[in-house]
Amino acid sequence: MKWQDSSHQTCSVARATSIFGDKWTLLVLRLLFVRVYKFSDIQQTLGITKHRLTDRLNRLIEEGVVFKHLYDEKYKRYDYRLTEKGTDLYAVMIVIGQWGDKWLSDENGPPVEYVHKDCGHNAQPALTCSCCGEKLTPHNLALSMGPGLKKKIDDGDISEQDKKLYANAFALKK
Amino acid sequence: MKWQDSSHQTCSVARATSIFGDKWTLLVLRLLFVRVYKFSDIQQTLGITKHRLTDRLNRLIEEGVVFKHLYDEKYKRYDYRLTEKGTDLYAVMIVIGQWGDKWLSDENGPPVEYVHKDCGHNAQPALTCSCCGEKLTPHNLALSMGPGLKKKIDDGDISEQDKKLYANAFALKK
DNA sequence: CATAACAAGTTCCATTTTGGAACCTGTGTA
DNA sequence: TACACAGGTTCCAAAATGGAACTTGTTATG
Repeated sequence: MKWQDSSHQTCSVARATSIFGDKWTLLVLRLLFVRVYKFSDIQQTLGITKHRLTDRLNRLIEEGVVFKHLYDEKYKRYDYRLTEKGTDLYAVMIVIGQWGDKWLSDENGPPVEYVHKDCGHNAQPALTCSCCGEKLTPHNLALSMGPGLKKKIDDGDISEQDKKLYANAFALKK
Repeated sequence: MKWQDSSHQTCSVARATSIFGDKWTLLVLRLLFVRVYKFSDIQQTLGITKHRLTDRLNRLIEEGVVFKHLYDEKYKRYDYRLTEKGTDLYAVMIVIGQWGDKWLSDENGPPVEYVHKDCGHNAQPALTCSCCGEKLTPHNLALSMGPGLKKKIDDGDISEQDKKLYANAFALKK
């Protein structure tokens, strides 16, 4: 079976990975976060071919994650910047980086550390409940049916397989 | 240039995406989080070919993210479970799912919602500072040099390009 | 005892995606 | 006029992927 168009997927993770679930896209986005905006800089930093980079950037533009930005009036040259949708991937970057820091660092420790400028402290970014501020784990966070899924079920617009899958996901205990 | 071996990358995001930065791996991991453990169930749910799935699961086992678990003594059958390293990808899943919920949902809204069992409320998982609990954004979180990078620089074990890149990343203001 | 069913793969080959190198285009500078 | 630079595009070979058929080990069924 072939890779599906994101809009046909029910699962948000599947939809999201259809945008950045490949070898390069997340790495490109990471560079945009650290202000490496220019085509040639991205290309050289990553060692990606021009062809591939053009491809990926165009996909990101199509998806509204990135936009072209005129950085040189005289030469009419454009670089690539994150839209609000793209900037909102910040948490994804941090969380992936953190996992890598923890589990993939060599004996010398992680390459970077995080500082929260407002409180001035070295911070471990953590996923917490917006309501009570407690740390979230697979054991204390549950999924429940959202309106998008409810609609699909009401309309019969969902496979038996997906139905079972979500029933399973919602039933998770402990 | 070809895809690099994770251990040769300085950046934790690059190391991490060398493990799950492809079409399928994150989707496989997501199923493991919702307790779809069996080879055949994963295969059918995702529509991935057996060949590919075998490949991905073996990679995940090699990387210590997943392990084989005997679920049927009689038939000597194994399924796949998350190790601690794999379970630690929970925040990654949630954050990606959340981004998809926000930006890729259709007009009917997100497929799922989140409930924090301890406080009983519908929760928006958020990335916060472990120290003061404030929400983290690209504007209030800074990167600083970690021991892994310091060692590499001291040893001269880093390219000029990476050096510039990190200098740039650390200099980010506002 | 033969046969079928099931889970978990493996093998083979055609298709698709990617990498690498060379070429193209528009603009300004020497 | 020639050259440099940024940002591509074109072309082809190499690598990754998909699809279908086959394999293996085990138990259930007639």
